[in-house]
Amino acid sequence: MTSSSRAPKGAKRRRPTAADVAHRAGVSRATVSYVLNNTPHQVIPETTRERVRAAAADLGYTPSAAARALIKGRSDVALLVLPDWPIGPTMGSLFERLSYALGEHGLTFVTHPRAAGRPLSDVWKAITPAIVVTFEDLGQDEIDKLERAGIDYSVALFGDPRGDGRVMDIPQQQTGRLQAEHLAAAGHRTLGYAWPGDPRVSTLAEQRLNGVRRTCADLGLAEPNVAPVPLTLDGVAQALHTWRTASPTVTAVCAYNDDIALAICAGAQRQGLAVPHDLAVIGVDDLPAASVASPTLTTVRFDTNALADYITDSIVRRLEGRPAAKQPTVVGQSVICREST
Amino acid sequence: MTSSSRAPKGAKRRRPTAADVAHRAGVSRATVSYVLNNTPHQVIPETTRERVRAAAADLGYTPSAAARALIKGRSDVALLVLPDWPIGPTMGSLFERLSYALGEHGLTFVTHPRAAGRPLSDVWKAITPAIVVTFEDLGQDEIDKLERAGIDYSVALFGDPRGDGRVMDIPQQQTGRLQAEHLAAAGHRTLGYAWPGDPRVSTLAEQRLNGVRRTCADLGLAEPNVAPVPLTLDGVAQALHTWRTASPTVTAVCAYNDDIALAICAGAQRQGLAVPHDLAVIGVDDLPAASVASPTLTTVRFDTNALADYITDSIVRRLEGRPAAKQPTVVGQSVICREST
DNA sequence: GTACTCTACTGATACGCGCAACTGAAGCGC
DNA sequence: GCGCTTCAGTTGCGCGTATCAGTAGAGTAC
Repeated sequence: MTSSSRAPKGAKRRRPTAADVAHRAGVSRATVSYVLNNTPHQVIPETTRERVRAAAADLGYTPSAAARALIKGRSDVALLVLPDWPIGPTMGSLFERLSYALGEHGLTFVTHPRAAGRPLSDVWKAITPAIVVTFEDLGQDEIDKLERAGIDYSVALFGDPRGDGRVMDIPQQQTGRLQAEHLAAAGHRTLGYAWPGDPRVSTLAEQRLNGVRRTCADLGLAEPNVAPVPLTLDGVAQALHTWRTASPTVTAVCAYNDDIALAICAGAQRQGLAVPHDLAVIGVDDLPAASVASPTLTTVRFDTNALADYITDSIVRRLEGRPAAKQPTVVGQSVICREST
Repeated sequence: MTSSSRAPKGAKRRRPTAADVAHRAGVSRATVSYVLNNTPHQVIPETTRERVRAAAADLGYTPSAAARALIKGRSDVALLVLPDWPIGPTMGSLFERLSYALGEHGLTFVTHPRAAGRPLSDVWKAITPAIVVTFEDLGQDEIDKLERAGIDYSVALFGDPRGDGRVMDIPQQQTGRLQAEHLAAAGHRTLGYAWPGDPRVSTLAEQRLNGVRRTCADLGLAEPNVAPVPLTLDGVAQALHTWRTASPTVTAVCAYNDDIALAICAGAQRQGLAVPHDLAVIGVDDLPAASVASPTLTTVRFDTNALADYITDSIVRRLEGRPAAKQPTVVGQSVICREST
């Protein structure tokens, strides 16, 4: 009579616990736990199981994540720490799929925009995730700190793979390679590379540029002519000037991303240059604006679903102690060919 | 002798607990708790406090969030459930500031991209946040479920304010108003409204459009000519046709956002129309591409910092049981005037 | 009838922490 | 010497769950 049934008016109705379910089903808390968790090697007849499940459903019982985390030492959360550079729609849909795919494995996916001046450790304190995923590789002592805090694994999405499965092998070089191959196939022999003005993304840009460089070397083209392109009218004009006055003249540009590619297209128009006739441009990301720009923008699109599934697989393998998956040869990305090339 | 001191080689080193700190400092666990939490009304001399703090630092002690959450019934996490529509850089920087500002109040901010087919409740189970923030208003029974799960408060960022502080008063009408006023000030008498093709954002679009409508009425202009603008070449061309053939002809367009505004500019150019001479265009968001497009795009920019601070204040007030803050008259947003108008 | 096994559970403990209640000693007024 | 207060802590409970170790009872073996 002390329990549930209907809390007295005014009093906060407590959420039901396993004990409430046990009481209602006429069994012990242990049995409830065994039934609801399908604990193996426990002999419990189906009738009892039914009774427990019914009681749980009646009460709207939901196990307390906090209590579970307390026992297990970690919660069922996968924490992605966002980088300080702006994330666009591509990342957005990657996260969406990650959320789904990790959910299928019983993990809850959350992201945390890292606030400047706050140590990363403050975040684990509040979440105790099963795994921490970052964009760039954490230093060894950060990883040590994580382990000391009881979080075993961390994974970086981008960075130089270290072979220990700690850094995911997402081939940004491949992105640059696709750009360069596409332009080379269209007959361009002298490529430019539009380097982002934002220094925060230079890690990524470096990798993509390397892909372009290698491809140029492989195909016998000249080194790509790298020019920084800040997102200002002047910045774009300068870069265009660099490419147009180079000798031999740059006839096609690989841009770090679509924002920069679009800026170059617009800048070219301003100077009376025709895209793609005077200058071909290829971006990365397939932003919404890319398909309706004038001219429409050729770009490299990531298969975010495939990417998310690959990342999920890696994460789950880590957590289960299985060896890292063999990297698929090409993590889905492809050239969307439009008017700008 | 059973405890700590140095785990045998091979064994996982357990993370230090308050008991370890207590042992090292030569006090009881309770004292450790009192010292580290600065619990008021506890008389503990500074020397002892120092000893405890030193021991904690030596061991690298970090309190277990799980245990704390278990006692308090909620964690110190503010959970933002992302909408299913794509989020852009504006939201990104809003989140960044939210993370910082909430952090100042001891809350950890995380976002969860909602995965289709998974009930929202699965997420609370795994996080037990102090507060759940959504973009659109949850239904009453979802809110009830939340409360039954022990989470007292939820807040929606956008939606019709209900006066109970449950829905934040972020004036999207104001956005439309600023757009319309800007165009009217430039002498335009017949406005168009570019309605987003994506139905998922219609709640927001509705509010912004209402702002435009009211402003037109206030200023004695005709009703805005609303045309849907899907992000395809055809879609844009159709909308332009609608506006150009209307009588009187539409001379300026308020777009739901910059993506659509840029698409309209590009589409106009394709048809040989001059922007802003034949058609003025104003967007919302100030995307990176807006400042370097051709022509550069006039747009409404949100002051994400001010917005984040307002949201933070509201959340903290809710959690502390203080009344909702008076809505600032204008939550920072302003027109960035460029070439397209 | 005893010894053993198997079924179907239950009891108790531990996880790490916060907090209420208690204690032992010192200080103080008279 | 007594009662009272303040100091400086400690003991112990409870949050909700997972899980190990146990156990009453039924069934079988001989």
